[in-house]
Amino acid sequence: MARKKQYIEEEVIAKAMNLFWRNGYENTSMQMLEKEMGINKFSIYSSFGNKHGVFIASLNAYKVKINSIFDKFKSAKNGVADIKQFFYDSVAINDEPGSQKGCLVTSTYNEFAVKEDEMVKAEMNSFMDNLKEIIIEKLKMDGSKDEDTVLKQANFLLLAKHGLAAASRVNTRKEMEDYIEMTFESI
Amino acid sequence: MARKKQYIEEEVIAKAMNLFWRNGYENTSMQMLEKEMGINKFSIYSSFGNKHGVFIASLNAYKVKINSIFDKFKSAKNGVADIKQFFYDSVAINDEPGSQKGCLVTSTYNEFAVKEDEMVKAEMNSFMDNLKEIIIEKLKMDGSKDEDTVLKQANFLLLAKHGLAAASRVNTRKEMEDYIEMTFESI
DNA sequence: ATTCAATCTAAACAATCGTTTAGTTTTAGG
DNA sequence: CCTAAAACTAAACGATTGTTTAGATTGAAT
Repeated sequence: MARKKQYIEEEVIAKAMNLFWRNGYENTSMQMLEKEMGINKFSIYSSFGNKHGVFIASLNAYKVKINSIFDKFKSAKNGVADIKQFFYDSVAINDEPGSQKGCLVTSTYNEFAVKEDEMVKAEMNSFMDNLKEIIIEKLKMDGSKDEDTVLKQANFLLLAKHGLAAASRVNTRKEMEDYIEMTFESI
Repeated sequence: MARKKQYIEEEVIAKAMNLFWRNGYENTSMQMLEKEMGINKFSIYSSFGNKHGVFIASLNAYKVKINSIFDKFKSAKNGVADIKQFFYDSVAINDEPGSQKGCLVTSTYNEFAVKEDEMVKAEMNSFMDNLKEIIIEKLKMDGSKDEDTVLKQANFLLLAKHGLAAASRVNTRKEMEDYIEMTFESI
């Protein structure tokens, strides 16, 4: 009936994701996206609607990317040790070839904190809430902890994870790992 | 000989600082600065050169603003307790009237991590290095700690402070304080 | 082979970015 | 009071933002 697309949406979104991951939303322009994705603006708009659509698709691609770590974390059964392993896995991503520094979710969470974009905010909040629930679940595996302690420790770890992701943009792997070790000394 | 300035540079920079503190560098436009500072673009440029100049002046104003906390921290003589107090003082700033969320230095550190602006980067690095030295000094007051432990703990605390500042944009005061308490349990 | 809708290229859109400039108003010194 | 230099207003600058559109090209179905 008509011409075929000369690109695969998953492939070009993976490249867009890397750009957003490195530069954030506002500091990534359509011109940069055009160059990095390797397709024309028209194609970007016909596939994803607008810049915001490209970003949402990139966030989803990022979630898929980190899904293996997340699944491993969810299905683990050792309690606190699983959380620690999750932290290690999270910083290890940054050293994979082609990876950017930091965490797209955390960066987005920070960048959109002062914006009025309920869609992105809701997405980030659900992600954080989900992570918190898993952490609570693992903490409870140790038994012998009262509810207050569990919640306090969960908040602590969630914030530590947040800080770890933010700092991983500028700190070294070694510093990250030292940080993780000391974080879990108080759990 | 000529007309007098109808504004005080310190006053308008204080307003610019609040804007950068809230929105970051790129997400603050000259138009926003014009409105917030209450003076014309011409006046902004004649006083501070360009947008970058306004930002540098804002960073300096921020340093002055947090100087009282910093001086108190430097001159304290109790060791680890001083660091903890410094953390508490740092989060307390955010609840002062007219204050913005988070920390301008940390936000700037993160935003400029992927930029090529050696001037701002050098300024941020010197700030962080300075903070680290003070932390090391306080840690050594306790005596009985070997050099390696001190450095490891200093890195941990610096990263914790970084994370605390990043998270304070989206977390509550209570969560911050719980986090501080647990952070110092492992020191 | 012809048709026609989908995909491409490339140019242009209005709006905004940071910056400059021309022209008016103010004000202290001679 | 007049002069001249500094500070003001407001408009415009070229470049870039995100977005749209006109026209050429492609390719499966008739």
